[in-house]
Amino acid sequence: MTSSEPKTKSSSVTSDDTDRNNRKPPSNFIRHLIEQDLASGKHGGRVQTRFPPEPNGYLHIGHAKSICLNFSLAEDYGGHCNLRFDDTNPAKESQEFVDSIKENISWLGFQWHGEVRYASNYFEPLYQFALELIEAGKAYVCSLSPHQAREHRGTLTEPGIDSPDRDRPVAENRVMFERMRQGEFADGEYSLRAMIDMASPNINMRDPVLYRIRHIEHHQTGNKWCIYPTYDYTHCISDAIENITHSLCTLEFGDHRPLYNWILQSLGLESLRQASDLVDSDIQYVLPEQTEFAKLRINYTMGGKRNLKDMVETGVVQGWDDPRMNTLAGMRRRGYTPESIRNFCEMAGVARNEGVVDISMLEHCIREDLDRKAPRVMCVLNPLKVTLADIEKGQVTQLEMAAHPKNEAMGKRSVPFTREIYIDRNDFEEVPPPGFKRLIPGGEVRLRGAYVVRCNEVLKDEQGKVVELICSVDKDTLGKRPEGRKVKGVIHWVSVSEGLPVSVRLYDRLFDAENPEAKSITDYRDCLNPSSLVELQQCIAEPSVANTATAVGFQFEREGYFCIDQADSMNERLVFNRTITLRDSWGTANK
RNA sequence: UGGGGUGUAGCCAAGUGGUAAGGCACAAGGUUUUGAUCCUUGCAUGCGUUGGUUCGAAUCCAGCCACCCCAGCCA
Repeated sequence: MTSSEPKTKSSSVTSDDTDRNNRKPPSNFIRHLIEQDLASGKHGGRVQTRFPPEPNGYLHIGHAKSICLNFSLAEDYGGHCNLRFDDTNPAKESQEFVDSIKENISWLGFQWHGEVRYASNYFEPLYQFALELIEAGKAYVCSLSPHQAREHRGTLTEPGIDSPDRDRPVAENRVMFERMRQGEFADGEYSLRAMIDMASPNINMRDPVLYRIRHIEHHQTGNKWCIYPTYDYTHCISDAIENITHSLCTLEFGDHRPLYNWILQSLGLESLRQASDLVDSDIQYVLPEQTEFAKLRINYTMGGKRNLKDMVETGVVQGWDDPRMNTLAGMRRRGYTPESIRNFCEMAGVARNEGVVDISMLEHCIREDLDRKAPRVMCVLNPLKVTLADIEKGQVTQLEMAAHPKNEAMGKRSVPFTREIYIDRNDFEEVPPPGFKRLIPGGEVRLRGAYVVRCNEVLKDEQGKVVELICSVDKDTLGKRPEGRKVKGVIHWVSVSEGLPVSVRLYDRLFDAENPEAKSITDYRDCLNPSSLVELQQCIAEPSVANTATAVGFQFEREGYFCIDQADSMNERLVFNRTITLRDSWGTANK
């Protein structure tokens, strides 16, 4: 995978940037909130956001929504967006994921503010703050095992009961917590808990665990620590340290907001300010506020990280970057452009309603972007040989064709025309259905960019399979209409001798079911689309594809948008991935 | 049956008391040497539901219904 820096955008996308700048982003409740806060001067007029992934997997399209939201908001309101790895659970995390996440964000075209942050950067201040909570009588070391703690927690409808260690004296808590850090205890033997309310109707407030013991190496801090802070404890303080103003997260964290606020208020504004990036500044220091929005869900896909991981590990797909995966790595390999994904996220919107976006919206976005950017080229997917009887053997004529029908700036290409060519088998029918306007016996069709031809003879093998067509050429139709008749059909073609043999992978949606993760489906494997990948080895492309290999993608005329698979394209043979088909009113009308 | 959320067209989504934006999808026309693109037109007498307040309600109030999330020392 080659990396693409956000700074070095190709010049061909300048018009997109203009479009982007001219387009007013759709209004949503978070923008309203920020505008209100800006108007009231709540955060000293600042907007500071952050994207806080846990490095425990690859980023997918759902993350893209959060990335676009956080980075765009910061940009639009003159603020900054940090990248912060929420790396508090080393058992599940790794450097591999850190690297891929950074790469994906850059590829999307976003630039985080300053250095990459890690929650693990704050382990020491986090520890000191825990000591403060202990001193304030707001946290205690608990000896309950995870199992016992669960029993003490109560249920959704019944209150929990206090830990026997809730009354442990402050001095003892301090010593015990220090001993936890020193590694004197085994995993799970003790934990540090906030002292809130075991009878709270909000289970997150029933003395949540702040620190747990894990004798395990961390990808950033090595073996320096054997106690690790939990998400709830870490996230709010990390936000406070980084002076985040608007801490955006998904809906399921709504129940955690009271805890987020409890921790920050318990520590106090001044104490947090002392640890924050703003400690030496006169900028007004204000506590961050959490706001929740609905996750992005798309039908015919799975969003769960667990399931994505499972697909990779059990070989359902060929890796995190399999072009059928809705990971950013997979979509990139499939041929999705950053602009199309960003536009999609904007189009789908931000709200608190848990909707499911139709995948056709995503498909629309990539078609729209590629229609503008992709040079046109011809490639025959299922070759059928055609001999043009009135063209001389061995003669090669270079026909000049536009690279793009509407954008002359994209230039021209030479397409060799010869006596023997290939057309697609689907473009010929002996017994055509009503409305068919391609080639039929005795009928005429336009060869795209070339002549009108007539099919005079159909050659078959012993099994009755059509193996070759003999056609005549109307030589007075190059660049002009035929005299006295109309020829409606236009088909694509490639020279037999000059064409380039290539492989083409036709990708389709991975699942047949609208929601592969629905409760009614016991195993997502039961609704896999058996033809999500069809590999064609016998395709023939016009030779110019070899010189244009740097293009974002190609349109194979009348077929769809394709990109070169960088991983599998050997020098002697190119492999193309189909990003998306063209819209096809003929195909859909005939189903 | 505790707590937290959400209900506007097939889907996403604006709307914040003055008479239902926009996009996707779909349908019908037009242009076209891609059955593509592009253009034009159509697509909610009604905003989960029942009442109430008001000259006026998707917007305010009350009740009801449906769906989602929470009992990790995961995030």
